[in-house]
Amino acid sequence: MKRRSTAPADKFTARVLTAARRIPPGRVATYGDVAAMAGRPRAARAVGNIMRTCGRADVPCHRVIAAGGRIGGYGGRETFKRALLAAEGLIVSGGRVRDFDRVRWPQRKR
DNA sequence: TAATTGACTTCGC
DNA sequence: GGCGAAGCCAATT
Repeated sequence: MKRRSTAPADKFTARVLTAARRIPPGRVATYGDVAAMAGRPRAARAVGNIMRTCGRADVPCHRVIAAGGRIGGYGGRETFKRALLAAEGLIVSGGRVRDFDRVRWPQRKR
């Protein structure tokens, strides 16, 4: 066994990508949620960076949005992201996802 | 290695 | 409802 106390960033990144991949079509998750799934509920910012650098088609980064159902960003192409979400069957209005609590994954109540 | 940046979140005014 | 500041984390330079 070896260092387990350290927080392997590589692992965290892999976890984030995996979590994003686990998002079923027609659903969306927030950066904070994905970060929480990866094991760092406060790494929402890091998740954003990871998504930006994900460079993987396996990861539907467009399904990951900001908190409150906001589109967040997409390399300056949030409009394109909105279109992708709409193609997933989601309804985006005013830069926010309609029925966000219904399409959110996982559905959790606060 | 250190410092800066950035697709975030939340509270306060 | 809009604006600002603080906190947290990873990637990049």
